[in-house]
Amino acid sequence: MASKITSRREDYSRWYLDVIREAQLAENAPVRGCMVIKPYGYTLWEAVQSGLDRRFKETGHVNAYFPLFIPKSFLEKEKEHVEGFSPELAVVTIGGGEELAEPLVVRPTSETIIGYMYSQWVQSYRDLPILINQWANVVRWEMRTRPFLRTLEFLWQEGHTAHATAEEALAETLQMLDVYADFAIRDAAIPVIKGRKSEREKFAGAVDSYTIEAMMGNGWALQSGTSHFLGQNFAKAFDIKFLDQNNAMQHAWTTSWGLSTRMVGAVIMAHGDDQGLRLPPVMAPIQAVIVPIYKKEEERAAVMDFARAVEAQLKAAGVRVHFDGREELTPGFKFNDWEMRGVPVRVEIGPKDVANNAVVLARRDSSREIEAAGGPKAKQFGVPVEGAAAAVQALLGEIQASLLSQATAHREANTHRGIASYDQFKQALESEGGFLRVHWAGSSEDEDQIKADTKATIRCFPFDAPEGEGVCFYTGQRTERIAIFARAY
RNA sequence: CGGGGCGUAGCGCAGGUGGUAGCGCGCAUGGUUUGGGACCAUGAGGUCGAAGGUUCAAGUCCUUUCGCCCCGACCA
Repeated sequence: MASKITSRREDYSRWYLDVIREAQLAENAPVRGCMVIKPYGYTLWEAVQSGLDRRFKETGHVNAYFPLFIPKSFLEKEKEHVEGFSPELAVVTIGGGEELAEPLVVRPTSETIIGYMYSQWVQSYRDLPILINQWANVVRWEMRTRPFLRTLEFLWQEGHTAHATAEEALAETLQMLDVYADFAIRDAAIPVIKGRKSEREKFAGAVDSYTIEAMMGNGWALQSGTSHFLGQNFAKAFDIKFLDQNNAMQHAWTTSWGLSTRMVGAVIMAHGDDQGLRLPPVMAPIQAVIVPIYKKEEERAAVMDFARAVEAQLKAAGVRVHFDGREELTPGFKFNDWEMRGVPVRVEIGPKDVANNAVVLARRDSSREIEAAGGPKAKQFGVPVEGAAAAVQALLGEIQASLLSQATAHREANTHRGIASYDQFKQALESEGGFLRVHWAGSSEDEDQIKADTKATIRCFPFDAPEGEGVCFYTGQRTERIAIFARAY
């Protein structure tokens, strides 16, 4: 019974690919760098969508849809934007067999076409703010791809707002960062650090970019969502102008913010273990799986009836439950199968349980080893059937909290502080990896040099920085600024 | 775009010196099994990535070509 999943220690990158395959989340498509998201993986994406969409609407946003094709000239109107995106554009030059008068780019992001439309929609301060989100696919012709983390085509949402004042646009930018962080922490159980991007890492065309950064199982960082304050850059490029209360013509202030299918990759890498996926109950497509167990044919009917009644009880209580009635597989196989696929709670029901009028509950976030080390009980035997749904719900809540605290503990254990020199920095990165939380007074060129030397980049300048003044490990200057460096996907 | 590797059954692979294609898993059927990845029997499944060439004969040798994977540079 050799594992079908490479251990994380042996090869993290292969582990990631193995988990995606074995959990049936996605497969490579015939086209390089593209993936097919399979139903189980897509259901996870739907959990991202519903978790975010609810929050967007609660904060006053509405959904709309803008086209896939953008006139090439649009991309060229904002200088930094075109420089940032032109190397990775897919361009359509032929349509219906005819050469096009103007090539169309497949959107890499929609600031330009939405900016164009906003310019037509905005005349007065009374037309603002515009608070629109769209769920869409985008294409960026990346050199190197990985399922969910970086694919040529990916799914995301992109919010685009326009405001009358800088203050309001900035407040919107930060509000949406909070929305992302709230989703990541409460739904995905991934602790994230909110912060501002460095000049080098910010979005092409933004004044400032803000990010939520998460730590993956191997200590690398993953930018999991970004919110951009675009200032008046795009408003000027696309002529989004309005008359204010004093009859003066003003350019609008815009924002954009996006979160993609990459979040599914974040869930895999933040929580997964050597057995496979571990899904946070809030997002799990299946929260509890029922595995009926019987030896003899005489036992079968009794076990099935009992198990179906438990299924009905869980369903009625609002638990997303799946009944694994596959006849051709043994219970042992099913246990492993559902563990690989990350189902938080397994309900085992056999003849002994029927006799006791009870069920067995197994939790995915524990194991015999973890239990032996003082962790939660991996399996609870003899849970009375009358209270099964309540017991499962309580367990789901515990698992949600436990995944978040495990991920937080992992991040803290792999965050290095008090680094005083570049040598120490390099040594910490080499031996331990993880986040390097340092005082930073360097320039963009210094950042480039560090990236060239170590592959580590500034993930963000965290908002929450209680350290106070200290000495920059690189320049030796005194500074209050804290930067988090890490290797990143 | 640089550096490696690989294209043979659904998947993973084997097929010295050329001789008409095989193994494991999976799949189908039947039977025995089922509380931590069951077993037996029978069976189905192949234009060997593509195109040219050498040869009586090519998975194997030669040429060309297409594609994919992994590691870098680039990026959400």
